[in-house]
Amino acid sequence: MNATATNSADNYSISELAQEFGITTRTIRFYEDKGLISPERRGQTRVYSPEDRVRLKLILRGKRLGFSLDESREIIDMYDPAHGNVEQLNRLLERIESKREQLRQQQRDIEKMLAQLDDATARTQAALKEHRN
Amino acid sequence: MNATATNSADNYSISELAQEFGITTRTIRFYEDKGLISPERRGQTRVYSPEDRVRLKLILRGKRLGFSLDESREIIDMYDPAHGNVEQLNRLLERIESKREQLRQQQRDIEKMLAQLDDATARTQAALKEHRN
DNA sequence: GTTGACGTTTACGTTAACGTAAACTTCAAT
DNA sequence: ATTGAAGTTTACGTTAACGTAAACGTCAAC
Repeated sequence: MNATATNSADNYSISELAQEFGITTRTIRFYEDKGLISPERRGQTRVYSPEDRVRLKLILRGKRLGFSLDESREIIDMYDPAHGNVEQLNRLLERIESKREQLRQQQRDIEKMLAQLDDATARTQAALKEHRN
Repeated sequence: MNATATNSADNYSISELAQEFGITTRTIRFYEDKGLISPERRGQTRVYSPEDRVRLKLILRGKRLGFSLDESREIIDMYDPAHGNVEQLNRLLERIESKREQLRQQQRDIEKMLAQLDDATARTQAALKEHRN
């Protein structure tokens, strides 16, 4: 046990992340292949930083919302406006607003679907009461 | 022009629905193939009722939320508790509640992502102000 | 009577997002 | 020295959700 350990403390192995998020290592490597994560390497081995972990979290959040990996990448990249020139920044603002609109549409869709499920519950319970005869 | 027209008034052709919802006829036929819609036939030709149209609407709503066609079919079928026996009805109630939970998770995901987009907007606008020097 | 516009079936092609398997390395432990 | 757990690359396989194209029927319009 050295004072300056080889692992910089708050790093993760690929299997640690896989287990934490309930996915396979294959999936994580696939995301790297698609350019969504870029972990460091200790020799051959991948070493994931807390930032990498956050990116993974964002990808999975996107997945739960039905986003493609390309869409998730886009959204993640929006958080970093290092993309210099003014025109690009303005287009970025538009794309952000567009995504916001899409999310608001999803909110409306969820509301309607939840109402539909309330209906379904009521109908099913009614059918159950029917059965008590 | 006969008084009792061949088309029962409020029915739709496949291309009408396709245009209304911005999808292709191929897509609609595909949904039928997967058992999501079952339009009537006037000879060979498909004739869609208002109920068919509603089902289509629900499918597309599911799509916007990232649901697979199988999931959408499940949700749609939840609305009709014709599935007799008590045990099945109880399992149905569980599946409904499960879906509700999933939708609530999506709501949380959307909230976080919207907050993230607010951040992104602020950062981008800051980057733009930087550019005015 | 042929030309469109619209419909049909059948079938092969395509893309995304991984799964699965093979073949290999590294390293700590027995 | 070998085993076992975890890592790696390479590559072929799979499923969902359509796209695309071919080949054909139908019917009102010119």
